[in-house]
Parts: sequence; structure tokens; C-alpha cells
Amino acid sequence: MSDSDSAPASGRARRAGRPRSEQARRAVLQACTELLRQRGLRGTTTDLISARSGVSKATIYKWWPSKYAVAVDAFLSEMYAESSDPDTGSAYEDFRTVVRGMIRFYASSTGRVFAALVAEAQSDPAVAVELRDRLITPRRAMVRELWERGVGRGELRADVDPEAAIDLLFGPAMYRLVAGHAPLDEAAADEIVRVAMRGLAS
Amino acid sequence: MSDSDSAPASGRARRAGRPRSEQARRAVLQACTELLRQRGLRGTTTDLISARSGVSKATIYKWWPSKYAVAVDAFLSEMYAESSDPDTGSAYEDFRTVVRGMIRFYASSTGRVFAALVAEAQSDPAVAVELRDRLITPRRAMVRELWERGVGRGELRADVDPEAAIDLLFGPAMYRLVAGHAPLDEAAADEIVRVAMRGLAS
Amino acid sequence: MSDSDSAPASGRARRAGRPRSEQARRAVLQACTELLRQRGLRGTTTDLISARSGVSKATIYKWWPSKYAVAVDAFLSEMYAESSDPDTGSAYEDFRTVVRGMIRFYASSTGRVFAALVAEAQSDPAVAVELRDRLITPRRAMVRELWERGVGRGELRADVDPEAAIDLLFGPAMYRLVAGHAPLDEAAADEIVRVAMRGLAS
Amino acid sequence: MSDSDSAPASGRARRAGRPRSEQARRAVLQACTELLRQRGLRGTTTDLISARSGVSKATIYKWWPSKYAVAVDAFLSEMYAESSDPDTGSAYEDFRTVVRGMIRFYASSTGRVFAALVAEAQSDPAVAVELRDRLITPRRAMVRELWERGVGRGELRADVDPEAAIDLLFGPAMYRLVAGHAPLDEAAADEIVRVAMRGLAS
DNA sequence: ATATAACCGAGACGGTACGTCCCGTCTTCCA
DNA sequence: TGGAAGACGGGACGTACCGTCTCGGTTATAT
Repeated sequence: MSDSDSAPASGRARRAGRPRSEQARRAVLQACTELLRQRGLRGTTTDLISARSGVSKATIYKWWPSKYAVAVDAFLSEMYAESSDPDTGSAYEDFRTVVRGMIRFYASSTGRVFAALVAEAQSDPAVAVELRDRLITPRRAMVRELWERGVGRGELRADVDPEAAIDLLFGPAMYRLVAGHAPLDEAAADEIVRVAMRGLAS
Repeated sequence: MSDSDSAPASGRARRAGRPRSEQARRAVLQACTELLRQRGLRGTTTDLISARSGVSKATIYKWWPSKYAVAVDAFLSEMYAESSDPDTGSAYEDFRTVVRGMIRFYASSTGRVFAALVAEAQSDPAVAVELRDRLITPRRAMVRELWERGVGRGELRADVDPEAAIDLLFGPAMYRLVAGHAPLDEAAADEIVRVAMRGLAS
Repeated sequence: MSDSDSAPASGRARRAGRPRSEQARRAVLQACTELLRQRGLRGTTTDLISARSGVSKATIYKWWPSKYAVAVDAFLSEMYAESSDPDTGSAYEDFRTVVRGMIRFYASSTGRVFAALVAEAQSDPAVAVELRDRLITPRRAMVRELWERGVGRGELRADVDPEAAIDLLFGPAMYRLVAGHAPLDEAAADEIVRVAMRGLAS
Repeated sequence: MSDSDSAPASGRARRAGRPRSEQARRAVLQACTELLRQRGLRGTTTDLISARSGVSKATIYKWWPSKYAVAVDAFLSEMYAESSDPDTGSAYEDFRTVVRGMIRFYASSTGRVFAALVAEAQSDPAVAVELRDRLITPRRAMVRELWERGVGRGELRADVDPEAAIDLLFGPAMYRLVAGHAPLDEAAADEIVRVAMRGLAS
């Protein structure tokens, strides 16, 4: 999928035949991204992706197992450098920054797409795995580092299960995203971090 | 000839014509409940509900706008007396009981159906409204009472937004339900309540 | 349906059984007639007849075995004094008058309804019988009389099967009605009678 | 590379994409033909055609606008070797042969299907056009040739409108087919031709 | 140079579920 | 006890989207 794959051509035998069209791959993801924004996950059909991208359905199904896999790929291609470790020096500030960013993301139109993908994951294990491995786990890993740093600095309690701690910070936002019972704004982020940190700080 | 209306006086006037068949309604919900358990939301089709219940598809569509509306109804008809206020005398114990119950529910087969409905709500506003009004809001209302009680007793901090407090308690469980990154068990419930309560208690 | 109906009960013995039945019958036929004209046989549904006439579907089905029976009745109630024997004194003139009348009828909007009923009769034996007994047979009987009169006067050949003779006169018009390959006008009527009579006259 | 066929050259260019399955087309018509014979036009549903032919409903609706269009096609595919000009040398004999053949066809089980299609044509203009263009018009064209030949030989009167003449010969049979008031047999055919020819012959 | 793969666009196909429509019957209550 | 209101079972309809499968034609590397 990346250039490093096609680079060698020396020792390792380059596969014979016409190589996969990188242009087609990009066109599919681009078309899918637009469609997701305009029509949502439900309204994004394989035929529409094919028509808009100019890539045939057969080709799409050759490279992705389902339209949801395309959607996950398209979605993630937008999210490239999103979850950067703020590292402000204060665990409280770090968390506040991260939770604010998360909530801002959830509240965006891309966040609606994310909610739809999480929804799809409820009945499609492949989507669940993809989402977990490529989005949720990396983010949690980043926050776990942030956590360890805080523990190391003595700012955070060492006796708290890091998983529970992270869930306490991220869970409320996800809850609001999928249940929609309360707003997703900065004030909410700050209040959640404020209260949660009282339980997490030493 | 006294009353211009020949109303039966039983509060609300009896509508003319054959009344809606209560038996048919129950048969539909019963069939749907079974199908949801056996095949999940995706595998539960209108035709199957019709066939199993003996109620015609036309009748189903007369009373419910879509199969998801039937599913919500069927699901809720199982949940009637679920969210009872424990009222142990201690806010901590109350919360622990409620969160444990919630997580037990989420982990059950009915919980999977619930997750599927929440998923559907992401793209079907009608389902979202139904779920919010008939399930989420009532539960939150119950917990809010519990919260007020704790504040009244001086156990809980009055300066915390109740919405945020409830989200802090319920959010992590919902997060695990939809993201599936960590187990939904009693230990998780207890750890979440333990840490959250440190932030919420005075 | 109106108060004036239930008011009198004075001199004439009021039948206990069905005071409004005749009115309902007329309302049904009237509504059906209008619907047939406006929407054709296909577009005339039992529910529409019921709604427009104010007569319930149950009552309609109590009196008529199917909506087509209603349509036949409604149709025939319009045709009351249609097929009168012209009796001009000349068999040729008699036939010309009758065939002209028939073709004029076929070409009218009522003729289209007739065509639709004939069509329905192809798959509904009850309609076929009704149409044959109440419309086709009486007309043919009238024309047969006309035929016998012509034979008696020596104008027509006695060695021709009267059935075949009548078919020769009426068949072409019916053919044009259902196949629509040629116009249904007076000139056509005259040409058909002219040529047919040459074969039928002595 | 001599003449094989890399070049279209065969008049019309080969369209891109998978070509329409000729086998599917035949299977649909075959299945429909059987169903028409066994269950009539009313009893022939799209689902049955689909099930029996192994061709999906979507494909059927892609190529035919309605089940009636399929029925017309299926019906006509049976009639391939239909209206052959007898050309006996005598106009009388020609007509007798053709009318006999027509009446034999009308009386057959295929004739019942034909009647049902004519019936359908009364409310479905598309069926009417199809039937007229592909069945009625060609047959009439053949008979018109036969007529011209007779006129040329001096056997038939030149002053008779050919349309009226043909209607006189075919109308009675159609009349009996749709009205069913008299038998469709050889004797009827002969009597009709005998009497009609007296009006048509010079 | 040429053969051989693997690629690609177009688009037809089988399958499954959907939600609608109309028919003729049934149930309830009213006059 | 007939009749209006209207719910019901049954069954066909035509549509939508999915993922698969030919077609003919296009690049690449390998000989």
C-alpha cells in the first residue's frame, strides 16, 4: 500500500503483471470521504463510490472486503496526525487538551461519520477490529503514556487502573456522542476533566 | 338527547370501528423479541416478524414506521421494571448498585441488542428519539434523584454539574459497550465507581 | 344517513329490516359510475367506492361478490334504454342504425369502460356470465328478431346461420374496440354494413 | 491477425461491460411460457417467473417494464411460425385457410393466453402497442397482401375498403373469443367465410 | 520484441429485504 | 339487526443495494 513496498525489486521478486493503481486507490478514498460527508454512511453506496471515483466496483471489492472497510480507510486517511501528545508538563493540562480535542472532533461532521462507523462495528466484527486497532487503541496508548508520565511525576495516583482512568476521561464524551442527551462542547470537556481529575490526582 | 355527544363517558371516547388487536400487537413484539435474541437486529427482518407472529406485514407497517421501531418497542417491553432506585442510604452504595446493574445489563444478550439499537440510532433519528425518551432519559432521571439525595445528605459535592456526574458514572460503561476495548464486569464497575466517587464526594 | 329518513314512521308500515339499503345501493352505483369514468376499472378500488359513497366495504361485499360485480351493475345502470329496436321497415336500415349506435357507444367513454369489463371477463367467469346475460345476449336477441323480420319479408337469405350473420355485423366493431387498429366512426359502421349486407341479402 | 475479429467491423460496435445474458433472457421467456400455460396470466407472478427461471427479479425488471411485457414477449416467442400466407390460388380458399387457422389458434390454450393479453391491453397502453405492432399489424399486413392478390385476379371487388374487408373476416372470430357467446370451431369459420365472401367477391 | 500476468472500467447478474397496495373478511359499536 | 368504521391476513408488486461475475482492453515485468 505504501511506496516502501514497491521499492526493492532486487532481491525479493517483484510480482509480475500490472501493479495496483495507486491513483485508483486515492480516487476511491477521496470519493468515499466526500460521500460520507454529504450523505453519511448509510447513504454512501458502493455504486456511488464507484461512479464518483471512476473506479469500477470490481476493483473496489478486489482491494476492500466491504464498503465499510472503504469507509474506515477513507475516514482514517483524514485523521492522520490527529492524536498528538500535548505534553504540557502538567497531567491536568495534558488531559484537558486531549479531552477537549476529542470532544471537538466528536462534535464535528467527521465525528458524525465516526459515530456511524462505531455503530456499524456493533454488527460487523471486521469494522470493529479495524476501528479498534487503527484508531481507538493508538489513542488510548498515547493517553496511557501521558498517564504513566503523570504517575512518574507523582501527579497521579499509582493505585488506579489506567484503563479505568482513561475510560473515566473518554467515556463521558463517547456516551454523549452516541446517546446525544447532552451537548459536546468545551465547557462539558472542562467539567468532565475537572471532576475526573479530582478522583485521579494524588 | 341531553348530551350532544353520545360519549361513553369512560374518560376518552371509544373510537368507532374495529379496535386495534391487542393480541396482534403482543404477538409482533413477542416474535421480534425472540428474533432479536436469536438473530440480532440485522437478521431480524419484517417478513420474519410477520411470519413468526402471524401478523401481516401490512398491519405491522400500519402501526410501526419501520422494523427498527418494532425492535425498540419489543426491546423496551422487556425492560419495563428494570431501573429501580436502590436507595441503600449511602450514595456510594446506590451508585455502585446502579452501575453494576447497568454493566450487567450491557454484558447480557439483551445488552447486545441495546448496542445494536444505539447503533441504529446513529443513522435513524426516530430511533434515537425513541431510545432517548423511553430509556436513557428515564434512567438518567432516576440517577439524578439519587444524586440530589446524596447532595442533600452532604455526601456529594453541590458544585458539580449533575449531568457531568452522571456521565462520569455511565459513560465508561457505554464506552466499553460500543468500543469493546475492555471487559464489562463487576470489577470494572467497582473500579469506575471507586475512582469516580473520589471526584464526586465531598 | 339523513334525519329525514328516520323521521316519519307514520302511515306506511316502516320495514324494520333495512330502511337505508336502497339508498346505499344507489350511492354505491353512483360512486362507482363516477370512478369508472374518472379512473377506469383498474383505478376504481373498493376502498374508493366505499369512501366516495359513504357505504362501508362490508356492506358492499354483502351485496356484490366483487368490485367487478359492482362495476358491471354500475355500468348497466347507465345503459338502461339503449338497445331499442329501430324497426324502420327495411332490414338494411335497421342494421345500419343498430351498428351505428353500437359503434357510437363503443367510441364513447362508457365504451372504454365496457372494453375494460370485457377484458375483466377474460379472467373472471362471474363477470363474463353477468356481461353475457345482461348485455350481450339481450342485444343479440333484439337483433335476431330484426333478422327474422327481414327473412320473413324476403329481404334476407334464409340459409344463413343467424348467429354468423349477427357476428358478421357486430364482430368488426368489437374487433376494433379491443384491438384499436382502426377508427370507430360512422363511416366505418356504414362500410361494414354495406359489405356485410351484400353477403346477407337475397 | 488476418480476419479473426479484433476489429468490430461487424456493423455495430461491441458495447463495453458484461453483455446481457442471452441464457437468462431465454430462461425467463421459457418459464413465463410454461406458467402462462399452467396458471394463466393472472396466476403468473414475477416471483414465480424469477423462481422458475433462476433469473432474479431485479434482472427481469431491468429488461422488461412489467410482468405483462414479459408475457407478451414470451407469448410472441411461441408464435414465430405463425401467419404464413397459404396462397392456394383462390382468394376464397386463402381466406378460408387463414380464418380457420385463426379460429383454431383462438380455441387453443395459447388462444386463451392471447385473450388475456388483449384484455390486459385494455388498461395497459404499452401492452396494447406491443400486441398491435408485433402481432395484429403483421397478420393484417399478410391478409392485405392476400386481398390485393385477389383484387388483382379479379376475384374480389376493388371498391371495398380493405380494412373493412379484413375486419369482416377476423372480427367475428375475435368477437366470439372475447364474448364467448358462440363456439369457435371449423364450422363457424366456414360459415363466416362463406357469407362474408358473398359480400366481398365480385 | 513478445509473451504473460495482473490489472482495470463497464455493467449485467443472483440474492435479499424493503415498504406499498389492494382485495375480501372480520370485529366492534351504534342506531 | 343492518350498517359505518376500520383493523386484519394474504399476497403481489416494483425498488434498492450488496457483492460476484464476465466482457474487452490496458499496462507492467519476464523471457
